Amino acid sequence: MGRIPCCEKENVKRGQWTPEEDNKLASYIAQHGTRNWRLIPKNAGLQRCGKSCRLRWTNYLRPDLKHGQFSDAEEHIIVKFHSVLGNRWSLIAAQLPGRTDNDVKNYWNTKLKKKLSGMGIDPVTHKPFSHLMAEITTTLNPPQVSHLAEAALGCFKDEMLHLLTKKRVDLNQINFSSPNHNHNPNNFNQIVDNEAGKMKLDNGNGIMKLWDMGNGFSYGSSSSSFGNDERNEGSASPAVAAWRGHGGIRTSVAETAAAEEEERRKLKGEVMEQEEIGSEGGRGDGMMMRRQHDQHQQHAFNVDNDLWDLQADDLINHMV
DNA sequence: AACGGGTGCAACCGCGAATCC
DNA sequence: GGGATTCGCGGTTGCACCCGT
Repeated sequence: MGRIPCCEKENVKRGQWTPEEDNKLASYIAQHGTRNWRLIPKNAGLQRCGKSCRLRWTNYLRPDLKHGQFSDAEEHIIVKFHSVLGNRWSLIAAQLPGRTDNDVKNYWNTKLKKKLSGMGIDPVTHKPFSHLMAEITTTLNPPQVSHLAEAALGCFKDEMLHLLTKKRVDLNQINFSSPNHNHNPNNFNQIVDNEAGKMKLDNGNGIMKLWDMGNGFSYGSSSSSFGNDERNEGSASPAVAAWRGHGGIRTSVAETAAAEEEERRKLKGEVMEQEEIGSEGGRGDGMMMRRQHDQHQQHAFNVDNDLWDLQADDLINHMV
């Protein structure tokens, strides 16, 4: 027995909603609420299936929705929570008043994923690519590692060339095809440190913060904006800087991974606990969110590049 | 002006969970 | 308890718009 379709496919309109349809749906829901989506289109005089009506309402028509651009703060929260929760868009969206899971998902897929990749950070694991390379070397045979390392270095080569050109480093001194460089991913760290002008983006503690390359949290914002290299003249390419800041400075990759894993477990536990407790607050107050966010913003991507140091207070909405 | 590729967003699809009866 | 129905979620698709050529 196959799955029963949510509605008859015939006599059901699909595609873009017209303003008239929006009006009909919105006014019907204002009067009768959202109980029984299957009956809503029929009663509201719409040639749509219930599911389509539900999506239109939840993703677009709901009066509490925000429709503008994502702010830096919202972007920050998405990255933070995605690093812990993965693609659980509804949970992430619950932390952003007025945003839907669809909004968050679209924003991640069209913008944030690329941003992180551009920073040399794997958007799936939130680890630097160099970090992943190091992990790979511990699990693969040397010939496999060799091929992978070569491929990865190819990917980074453009970024490196750009960086080195800016700092007027003699490119001839770097042989990307040298076995000394491309067979050990840790050497990529070394290449950057040794050849790229020793650009330690120091925050005063000797360690650069991933998100602190400007005034406060700033990747993607007007103050730093990686992706616009013109605004980063005189410093390391943000991609490399972020990548180095995130993982390259730790003395041991394994140590970093262990610490991150521990933090990740901690936060995940907190989040899951809240999910179990259930929703009490619904969508939170925007001002409150902003205030709490500001309090923690400086810690969210911390000195030691701990992406996972979310505190329980960061959860402005209990997970439903 | 026409075309093509890239991008962003709305909408759809299918599955599993939750709820109803 | 179990089948039917509804709902929610994440992945994917389609399309309008923009921009460079």
